Amino acid sequence: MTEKQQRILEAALRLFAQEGYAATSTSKVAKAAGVSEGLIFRHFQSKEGLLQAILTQAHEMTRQAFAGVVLASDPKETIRKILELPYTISEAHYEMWRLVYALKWQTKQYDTSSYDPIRLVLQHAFAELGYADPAAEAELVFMYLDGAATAMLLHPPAQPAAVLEALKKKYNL
Amino acid sequence: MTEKQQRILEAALRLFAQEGYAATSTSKVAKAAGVSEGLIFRHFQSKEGLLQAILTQAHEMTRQAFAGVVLASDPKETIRKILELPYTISEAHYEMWRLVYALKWQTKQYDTSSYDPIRLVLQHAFAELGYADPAAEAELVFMYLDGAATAMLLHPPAQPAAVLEALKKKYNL
Amino acid sequence: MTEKQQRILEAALRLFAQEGYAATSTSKVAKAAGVSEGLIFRHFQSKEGLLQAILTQAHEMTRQAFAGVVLASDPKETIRKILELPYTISEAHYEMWRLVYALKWQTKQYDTSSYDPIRLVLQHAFAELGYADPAAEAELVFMYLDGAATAMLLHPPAQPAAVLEALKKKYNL
Amino acid sequence: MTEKQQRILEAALRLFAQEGYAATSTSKVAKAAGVSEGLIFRHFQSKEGLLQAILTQAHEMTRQAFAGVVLASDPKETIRKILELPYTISEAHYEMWRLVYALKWQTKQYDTSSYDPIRLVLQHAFAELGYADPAAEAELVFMYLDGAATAMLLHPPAQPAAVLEALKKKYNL
DNA sequence: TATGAATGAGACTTCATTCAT
DNA sequence: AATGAATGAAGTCTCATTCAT
Repeated sequence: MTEKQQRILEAALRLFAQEGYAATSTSKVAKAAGVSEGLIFRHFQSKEGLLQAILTQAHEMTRQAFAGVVLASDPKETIRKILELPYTISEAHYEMWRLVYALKWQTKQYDTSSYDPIRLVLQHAFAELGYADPAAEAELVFMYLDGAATAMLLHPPAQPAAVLEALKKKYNL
Repeated sequence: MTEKQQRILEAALRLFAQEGYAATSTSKVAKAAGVSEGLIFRHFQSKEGLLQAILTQAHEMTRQAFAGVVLASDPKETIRKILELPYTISEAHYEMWRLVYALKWQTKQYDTSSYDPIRLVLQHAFAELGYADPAAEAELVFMYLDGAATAMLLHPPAQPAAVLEALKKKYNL
Repeated sequence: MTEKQQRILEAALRLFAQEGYAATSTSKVAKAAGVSEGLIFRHFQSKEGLLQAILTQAHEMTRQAFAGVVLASDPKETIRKILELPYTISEAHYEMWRLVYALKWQTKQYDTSSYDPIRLVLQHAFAELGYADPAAEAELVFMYLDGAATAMLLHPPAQPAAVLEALKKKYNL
Repeated sequence: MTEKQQRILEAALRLFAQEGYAATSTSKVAKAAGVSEGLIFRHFQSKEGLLQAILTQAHEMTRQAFAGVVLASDPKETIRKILELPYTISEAHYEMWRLVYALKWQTKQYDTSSYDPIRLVLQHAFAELGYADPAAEAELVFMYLDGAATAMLLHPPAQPAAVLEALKKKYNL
């Protein structure tokens, strides 16, 4: 991966995340990256290929974000870690997450399978704690996670911790 | 509003919602609506104007969806009605909501003010019920609402009622 | 067929014939036709579509050029008319024929079926005249036709009639 | 001439002959030859230079093909040898001839002077045999040659010898 | 009101060529 | 000799928009 390849990826990520994939022209990406437009195609074949290269990085990022969760020792810690996930999005990853969240709404790109491991771990934790309907409870948490992440990404000054506290209380954490 | 104007709006809504605003060309809209491309511009001035016309309808739809909530007599009913909101999205409005949700991620279009009345009513209800931090509690519900609506819109077969039940229990509803 | 469509076809024919299909850019065609480049694609979908539109005209031209031959009453007249074919290419059709001949060498476009009727008529005529191997004789004439047409098209000042005379003598015409 | 130079020439010949000079990119040539694109330019300066290198080989090939003819002792043998020329194209030279024939139709490249010696020898032979118009007779043979070669090159399974026989009879060979 | 021809800017992509290594 | 990153111009094609009818 040459330095210019890296610059292209960074510029594309920023622009795709901020203005949308379709609304961002490859010429804008090239200008922002300080390279010739042709270079984008030499390295990534097509605009779509550029997006895929970014999404591959995103997948790796997701994997790492979830890695910490699975290591939790008891169900309560598992749930707590998962609830805190939206608060652990580092600034460096804001744009990546924004892009992933925005792309959900574009029919062709959507694939939720990366979230399956978390879903399973969560159901298991609720089951251990004796919840009546662990699957429903897990789904509920997922909805909160999605809403919380959305809020963090759209209003970057971020969410007050009070919300998280209120939620933890509901699960006696 | 002539019949052709209506047809344009419907086609545009469907395409904007399914493929994205930027990714939908006016020519595609014209073809889908069965009208000439010129007619779009006679009626709506520009592609942006066409979007605004749709968003005006969306605003009215939102207003109506929220109207029922404010009429609730006691705080518990208020909260219950609000929690149930995502389940009341009628099929006829799916695409409109999809479009609104997708546009959130496009910097220029985002305006949350239509949700302010609900936020206030919700905070008031939690205050009446003696919650320690009504604002945080309201924010929490908002996150759930956003996540639930997202789930309904992206996986149309819809959410099981069990999730809603699990949530209601948490608020003793 | 609007006037500009016609102008595009004429300009494209001239340029494709003189400089080659691949070597002619749609921008050159547009400039030569005095229209915007986009118009080419509105009317003909693609550069390839533009070529096909021209080839459809070429096919019609070929059909007409051959129409006169089939009406001949006796075998000798048939053969004479066919031998004279290269000399009947009107100036107005030079470019069309040049294009057709040039495209023969581009793998994808080649289709000889338009010549089949002539081949059959010719074989029949030679058979009637009692030639030992009418098929071979017809093939021979075809080679001459191809060579003669090539000469006419590549050295426009044209071929001396003496060549044709020498040939006619060989068939006692 | 290094091995890679050779590989470039071979790949270029094949592609230029099959797809056309203008339609073949230097990148395609490099890939087909299994070398880097830069190497083409180090060895041949430009795409045009690469073509010229091939045409130089073609010229040598033509010279050799014609060499045998001029050595013929009597006029009849001369004519016979010339008529047989299209049948002597070796498979190894098909692509070279195809390229030469295809380039005839690209205005800039065409130069017939290599055929002049044959033309003269042929006229001389017909004059010796007492033909009324030796020049016209030679031209006629040239047209046949061109048509026959074209047929051989475009329909590789090749021409039946019967055609050649029919022709030889016309010249009492 | 409605059409569809027409445009010019800009989209994505490919090209021949150069250059540092 | 050889590579492959890099470029700028040019390629085909699409876009939003205008206008005569």
